[in-house]
Amino acid sequence: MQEISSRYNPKETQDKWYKFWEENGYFSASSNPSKKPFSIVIPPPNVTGILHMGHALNNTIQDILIRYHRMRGEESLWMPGTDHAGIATQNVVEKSLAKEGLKRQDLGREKFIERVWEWKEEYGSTIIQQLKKIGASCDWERIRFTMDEEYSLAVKTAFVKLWDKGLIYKDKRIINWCPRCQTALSDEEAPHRQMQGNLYYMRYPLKSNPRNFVVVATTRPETMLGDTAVAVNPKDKRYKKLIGERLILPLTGRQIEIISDGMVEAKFGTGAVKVTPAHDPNDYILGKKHNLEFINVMHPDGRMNDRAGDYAGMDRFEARQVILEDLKEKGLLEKVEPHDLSAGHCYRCHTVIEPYLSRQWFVKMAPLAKPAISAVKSGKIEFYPKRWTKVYLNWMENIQDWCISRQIWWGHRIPLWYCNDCKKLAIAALSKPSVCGICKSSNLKQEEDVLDTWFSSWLWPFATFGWPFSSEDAVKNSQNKEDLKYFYPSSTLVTAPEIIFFWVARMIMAGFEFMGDLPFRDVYIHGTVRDTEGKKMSKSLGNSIDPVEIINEYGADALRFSLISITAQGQDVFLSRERFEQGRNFANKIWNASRFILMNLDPANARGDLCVFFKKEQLQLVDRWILSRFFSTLKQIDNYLDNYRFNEAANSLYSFFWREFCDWYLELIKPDIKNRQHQLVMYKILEKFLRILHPFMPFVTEEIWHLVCQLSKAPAEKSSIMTTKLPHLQKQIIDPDSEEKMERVFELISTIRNIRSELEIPPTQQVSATVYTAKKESQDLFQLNSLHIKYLGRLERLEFAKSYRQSPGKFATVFKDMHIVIPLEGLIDVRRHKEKITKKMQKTSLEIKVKKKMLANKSFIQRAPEEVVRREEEKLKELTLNLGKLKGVKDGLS
RNA sequence: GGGCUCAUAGCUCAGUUGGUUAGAGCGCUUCCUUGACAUGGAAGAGGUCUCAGGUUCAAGUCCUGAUGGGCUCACCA
Repeated sequence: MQEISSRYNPKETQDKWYKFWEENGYFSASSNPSKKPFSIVIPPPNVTGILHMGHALNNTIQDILIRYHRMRGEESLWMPGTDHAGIATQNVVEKSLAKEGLKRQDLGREKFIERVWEWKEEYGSTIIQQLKKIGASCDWERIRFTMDEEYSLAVKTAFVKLWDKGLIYKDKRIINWCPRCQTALSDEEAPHRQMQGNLYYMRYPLKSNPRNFVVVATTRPETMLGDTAVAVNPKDKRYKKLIGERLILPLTGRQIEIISDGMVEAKFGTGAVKVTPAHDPNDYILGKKHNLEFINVMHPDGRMNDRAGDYAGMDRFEARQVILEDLKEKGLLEKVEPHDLSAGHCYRCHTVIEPYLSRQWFVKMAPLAKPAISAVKSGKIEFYPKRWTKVYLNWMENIQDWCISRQIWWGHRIPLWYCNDCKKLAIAALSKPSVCGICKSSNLKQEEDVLDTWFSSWLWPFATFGWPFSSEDAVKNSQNKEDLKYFYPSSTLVTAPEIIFFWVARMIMAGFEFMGDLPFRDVYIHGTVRDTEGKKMSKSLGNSIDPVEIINEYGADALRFSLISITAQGQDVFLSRERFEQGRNFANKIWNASRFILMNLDPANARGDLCVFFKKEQLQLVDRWILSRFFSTLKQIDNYLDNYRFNEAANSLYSFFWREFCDWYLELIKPDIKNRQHQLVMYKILEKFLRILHPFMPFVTEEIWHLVCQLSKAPAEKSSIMTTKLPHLQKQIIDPDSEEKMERVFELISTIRNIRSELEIPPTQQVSATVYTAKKESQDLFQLNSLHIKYLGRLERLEFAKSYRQSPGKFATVFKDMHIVIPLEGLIDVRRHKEKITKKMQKTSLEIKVKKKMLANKSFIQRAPEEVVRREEEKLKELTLNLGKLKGVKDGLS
């Protein structure tokens, strides 16, 4: 037999097996009516993406589900792809251009887009390669990109359909504007963040009496240049008389009016608020309501414009400082107070958002939200953990119209055409119309803006299948249609909480709108990966652990297993490097246990059907026990995975294999390892365990699978563990009686080991022991298993007797209803031993007291289930017996 | 301000519907290199389950409140 290393070396196996799987087409899936479908669409990572722990967790979960269902015999499709990530990608490419001293405008739109494509070709597959490293079994032949030609058609189609329904409109309003990226953003793309700022109290002189003024408080003094009113609450007595009066706006000399509106909070600041309708969403509302002028004082890049007078050309924050100085100089700055505020930040470049008045395209969301709300309310779509349902519904029920136009170049250009001649109409069409519908002019121009990236991602669950099937290839179309019909709706969506609004909610809306059906049934939201201090792992914080590094150092299986074993119920995951040792050690343990089995297994014994072989009483207790434990575990795994309880599944696999199979079973059978029964059982357990573990640790299981098959010469299984089925759950083998009995044997062994340890008996020294028990059943059990007890307890003799009689000089202890006596004349520290016994007696007495009290309670007897009462009674009996025995032992010592 | 979430061993966390002795990994102590594995084995120490009430025969688990973290949404300038 070939030498097998005593250490599992993941580096030697990972790439080899991944290639093997891919080349054999084990990942591919297509509609197959004879099987049940199972499908997942990957949350497409950005093309600019580099694998981080969040991806590793997200994709490990998906891979476990996919591999598990695949091995359950379901036609399992994991649809992969990447997202063109408009702003993010454009930013990356602009940065690389900047190194050449170029701006995108220097290249022009077309050339720039070409550059982005080039960039994508060169770097865009980095994350895909990394996904392969963690073992992701996606159907790579289907890989999609949200800017693919086919996919673009889906985007345009969706737009035109919404347009035709009247759900798309243009409006001039305050939107979130990123002055750095110079584009509009949706509300979701401009998350609010707490900031330390100031509240500046500024004096606005009254026109009627410039020595008097109204003081307004603001966090953004620079916007004062665009003020067109000051508003107060109509009920505010301080200002009642001043309503309708005019103020002189400092630094500009412009006159503005004092208006009143219920929106103004009298309690905040001074109760008088400056109104800047072009630079604040609330002020915008006031402006509309009171017919105020809208003065935009900023350029799109955040510099002040000509309307800002002397401050024109300054950056908004620079202008703030200068304005404050000027006001101060004029005695118009009353005071400055520290004030915490929250402001929107660009989710791509983190620049402070400017609420900015501009004309943008919007989607009316209320009609789309309707079916998406009821699908979740009715339970057709379920969130795991449940609590996200509320988050989702809350957002959905208060949904705002979606700003979908972006002033960037990289993305799906909005499929709208304007007539340069009559300028009357915008036409939405999949391709350029030949003439204007009104004036018949052919002088048409396409909208410059592109669509929000998420306007393409929300179509992902069906657009990836080729929807709307307008390809010229009829065969391809019909295959696509069939696949979509078969795999849609997908089974489970696995994603992170921060993406619920961006993507999950919108996919649900798009699913109903364009497919007339939900896009997926279950949504599993996993936690955020954090460092041990609770900070979110991110490159910018420098606290991230690179998954690829972990794969190199510990192995992909270790990465997967360690991640999954701490992913409880969608709780956040706190990670430190050491955490991956657990996974590495586990892989190594499996490796060595397999090695041990291979070294000791006679291949002839590996053949045979367990079911046929297993006739109830034929097998020894140990074998019945381990088989029962295996199938109990298997049953649990099914249950755990069906409920997305990944950590519990991982942990029960771990403890079954390590604690029960290795520490107990293999140790127990060592002296009798050539026994035919043991041989078959240990082989079968290993072989079955590998299969159930495979979804979690695909590489090490595949590697061992081949070693095992080689030895057992089972040719049918020679191909790949991936193509096998999960072990069939044989419920009749689950045997609580064996489990309970074996448990008692273990307890006895542990007690003996404990005694040895207490007495500091060297492991090499054999001793003899006598177990006194009045119960015949117990005696039989231990007698039957005395070989095991002797072996693991390192006993040369094990004897049984009925009634215990103290004999000085022997060590005695009480275990359950028994005495265990080890003769060790002269070696016992009587005093210490006595102390131990006393301590034990105290504990027992206390327990007895509690139980007695409990059983004396009439309500307990009346109301608790009979079974519980009986159990307590028995327990009390045992404890009392125990106490008596302990006392006997103690007395015998003196 | 609303909502969600967490508080359990030295650390990081499990603990499904309330019911024997509250678990794991890491860390710690003692012992062991015995032919699967020291990335290992055996034994052990360590917890008033944040606090205060309540429901119940019975609460780590359910309810209310408090305290302290975290997340998220929101138009107090």
